[in-house]
Amino acid sequence: MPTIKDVAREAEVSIASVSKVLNDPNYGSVQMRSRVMRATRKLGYQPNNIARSMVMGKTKIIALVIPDIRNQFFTSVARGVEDVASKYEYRVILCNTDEDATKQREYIDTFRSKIVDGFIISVASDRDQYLAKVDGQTLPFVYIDRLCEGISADAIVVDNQDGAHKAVSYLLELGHRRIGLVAGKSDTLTGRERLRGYQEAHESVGANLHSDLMIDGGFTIEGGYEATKALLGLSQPPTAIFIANNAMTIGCLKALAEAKVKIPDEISVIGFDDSEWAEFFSPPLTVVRQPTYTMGTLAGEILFQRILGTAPQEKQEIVLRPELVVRESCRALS
Amino acid sequence: MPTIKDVAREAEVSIASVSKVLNDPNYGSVQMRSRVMRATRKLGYQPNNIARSMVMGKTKIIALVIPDIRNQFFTSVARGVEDVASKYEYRVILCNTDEDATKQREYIDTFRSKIVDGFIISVASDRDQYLAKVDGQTLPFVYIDRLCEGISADAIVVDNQDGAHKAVSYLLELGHRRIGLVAGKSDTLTGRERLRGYQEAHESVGANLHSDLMIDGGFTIEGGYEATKALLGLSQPPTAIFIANNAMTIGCLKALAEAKVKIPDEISVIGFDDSEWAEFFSPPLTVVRQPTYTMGTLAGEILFQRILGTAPQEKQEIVLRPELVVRESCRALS
DNA sequence: AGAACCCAATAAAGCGTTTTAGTGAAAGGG
DNA sequence: CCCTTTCACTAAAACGCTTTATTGGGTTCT
Repeated sequence: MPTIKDVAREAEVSIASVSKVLNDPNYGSVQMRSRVMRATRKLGYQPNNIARSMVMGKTKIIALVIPDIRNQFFTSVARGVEDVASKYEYRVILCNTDEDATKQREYIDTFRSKIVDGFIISVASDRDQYLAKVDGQTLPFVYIDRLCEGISADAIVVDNQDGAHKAVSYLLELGHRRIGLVAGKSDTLTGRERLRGYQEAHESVGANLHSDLMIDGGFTIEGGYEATKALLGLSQPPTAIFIANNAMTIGCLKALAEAKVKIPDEISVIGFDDSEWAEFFSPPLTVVRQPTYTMGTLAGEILFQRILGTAPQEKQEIVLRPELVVRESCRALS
Repeated sequence: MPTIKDVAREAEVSIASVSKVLNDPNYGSVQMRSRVMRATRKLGYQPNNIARSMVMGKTKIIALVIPDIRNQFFTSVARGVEDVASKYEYRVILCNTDEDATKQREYIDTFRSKIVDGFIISVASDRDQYLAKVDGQTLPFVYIDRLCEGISADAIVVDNQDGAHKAVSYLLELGHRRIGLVAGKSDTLTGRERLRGYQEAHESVGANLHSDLMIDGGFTIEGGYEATKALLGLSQPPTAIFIANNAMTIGCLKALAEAKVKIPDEISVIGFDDSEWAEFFSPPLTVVRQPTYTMGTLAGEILFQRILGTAPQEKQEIVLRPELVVRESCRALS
């Protein structure tokens, strides 16, 4: 691989001149510019970005830390992040934590070693305070979807309580009084907020809460599957189920299919998070939709404001509103 | 951020000693080791990986270049790649090309600037020969799923022709003679091989091919949707459809739902690529399954063989066999 | 004509590591 | 007792760039 030195020799100019010309098309005399350009082309020279990063103190790379890219919520977010990163000529490193605080720590450590200019994170657990190690001034980061309450940073979140409230209120309006909840991880704010929305929807219409109807599915497919089986096995099973994320919805649907419970005739179902197939599933699934791609782009934009230093001093928290998409998986109880 | 210099001063040793101790726990005297370790902890020192990369000539980063992470096939592959990268203490940069050769070129250019130690690529189009620019010796890469025939490198592929053959043969055995094909991009080997499998299955039982039944869906959701609508609008519509990838399957299913065509009673459907929801879709979808996650891990392992120099001289091509998963979306024609 | 500028071009410093070559002291060998 | 090894440790070079300070020649101004 040719270096800038080789180009300088070939063009018979100094190293400094090559650098200047390459970074500023208007630098120097016409002859020198053309000599440098010709040499660059001839040698197929490509500047070494590592060397450049070292002197500039920027790598033009950011990281995205999420539980699992296979969760469609996060793949959509990731795509949004990558798109704005591309716009700024940045690349993005993908980090799957599998909800594991240890893996998350490892990733954070590598970031502290100057490998990225900033990162976007959906925390595995808000009980882990390791994030405090990164000084937000030096290495900016922004929360997406889930955050650590003690550690301040910009955040893009969804009003989870509102989303859950909308879903459960809808079910209550349809006359359901035994509504199962396949809940999310209780060590995430997201999980707790959706639980809170479920409870508060009941309270606001004076409906009773049954603790046996609320089961933690841990935000995973398997968890959703097991929780649904448990719900179905109850002596008095629910007439409707609200599932707190899309991974668990898949598990839930699988359990319902296995048990041959018909939707919506025998049970009504609402999932949190839309997906491409929900629309033409039979029956089409009623869901709470989050603006996933937009969350990714917004998080990206804010992060770049921080990186480029154009962000205001105080941290911003953007709260997006989820939307209830009514399709055909719920029926009124007569 | 403290540098190695600060640690050296704090520990009252030389810079070189700090470096040695940090990279070799057995170096030097016990006193010096403990002095260095204490200073490191006290200052919260984290080595600067950029500086290290510069001298070592390795960044410990690889890239994954794919059309779109939102395609479940690629999200599963990506997860496999990330998992083996983690094992080797590498990070992975995610690059979406949107099937766009220009975007792909931009990514390749940034790789040539030493930012990654190697990459895994599913080419956007095999008509683009830009890949030839990266000298496989200097910057190793491995193909996944799709490759450029002119440019040699390790490859992990699926026997696409065989997969398509299995699906279409099954349909033919069930008595179908008008089988629609929602085909993939003709400028990818993958797309052409699946088409070839479709044709060859017909030929092997002496069935006629109807050119009006083969429509290019470009591997996208919209393409699949449009192709299916076109198929349905034929004066003599097909009794079965074989769809050459999962994105197009979603579009196809959407078109069928809109047209209220019942599966499998009015039309039989087989998709290429399994997905989490296919199993409990109603009806459960018969599909050709590819070992996506495994493809990712294999590609990763081979790439690391190259990076670490443990790979054999000659390029390896691993061909995996897809599998027909029969569920309930096809019926026999009486 | 001399002072004051401006512009092209460059030498050299610096970014934070690893590594090579080397120093000095202690240990081992004849 | 001198010569050779071994060991702990270090100074300095190198990695490939960007940038700062500087030189030297040509203009412009007074």
